[in-house]
Amino acid sequence: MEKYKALGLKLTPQRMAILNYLDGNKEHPSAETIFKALKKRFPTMSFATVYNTLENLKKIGYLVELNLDPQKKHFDPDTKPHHHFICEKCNKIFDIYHEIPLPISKIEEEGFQIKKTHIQFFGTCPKCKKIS
Amino acid sequence: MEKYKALGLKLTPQRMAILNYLDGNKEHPSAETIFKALKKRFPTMSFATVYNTLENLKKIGYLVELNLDPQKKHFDPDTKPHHHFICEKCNKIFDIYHEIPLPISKIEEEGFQIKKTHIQFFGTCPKCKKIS
DNA sequence: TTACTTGCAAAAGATTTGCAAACGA
DNA sequence: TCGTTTGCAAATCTTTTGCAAGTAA
Repeated sequence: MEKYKALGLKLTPQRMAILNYLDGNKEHPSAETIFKALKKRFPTMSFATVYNTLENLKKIGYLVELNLDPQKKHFDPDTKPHHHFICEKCNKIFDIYHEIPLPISKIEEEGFQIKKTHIQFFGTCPKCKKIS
Repeated sequence: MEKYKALGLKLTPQRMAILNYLDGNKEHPSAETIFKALKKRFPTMSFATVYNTLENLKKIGYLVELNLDPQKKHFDPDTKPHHHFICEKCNKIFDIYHEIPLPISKIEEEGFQIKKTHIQFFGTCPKCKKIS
């Protein structure tokens, strides 16, 4: 909230609702999911506001945009570096918190400057594995 | 080509043009890039055919769909496992061929079944690093 | 010949934008 | 009050789809 104000951004009920919805959320929701969830309590809430707010939150580093699903963007309020597992059966996204050593220096020797790394694991999640 | 026929798919001039365009291509083109490049030689080529063909090529394992750019899909005819570096300045996609050991077994112990992994590196490419 | 493909245009789905009215500071 | 934000609708962009006409085998 303070970060928001520090940027000269106003703290509106809609923004607080979105912040609340995302706080501690491990579901990696899409804009649509967020919109639908909040539409109930804020019947006039519009997509524009959701996208606008998500964009602002991304800018101030409050959330990360995930590019795991070719269909739509997902959002993750957990900004600590971690990786993701995408279940090809149920399409759910899971957090992978293992610290995984990567040969950054080897790649940087080739002239690349690495700011961020992200590992995508694809496969079947524990629940779907049991069912099949 | 044989794979195409083996699937009961016809080898049309459009499909051959797309196969030719992709063969050895390291540019990770998008559907639009492919379409525009081929439109010159095949003025009647349509987006539908490009998407249709890319979908077929994906199914027979001739190419891989890359999900690196939130704006659009990119396609990679190199189906050997490798990773990618995305330059945040010029947005070009580079191949990273290092074999990188990942703690698959640790994650699988948690019940996940991993079929594929892909590492995304974000940062500045050698060329853009020099300029800035 | 015949089933698969193409090309067109329209549709669909996600995201963005313009702008007047509403509102937080 | 004043500048930012909201909500609506329209616009945009990528990708998909329906279907009649065309074509590889």
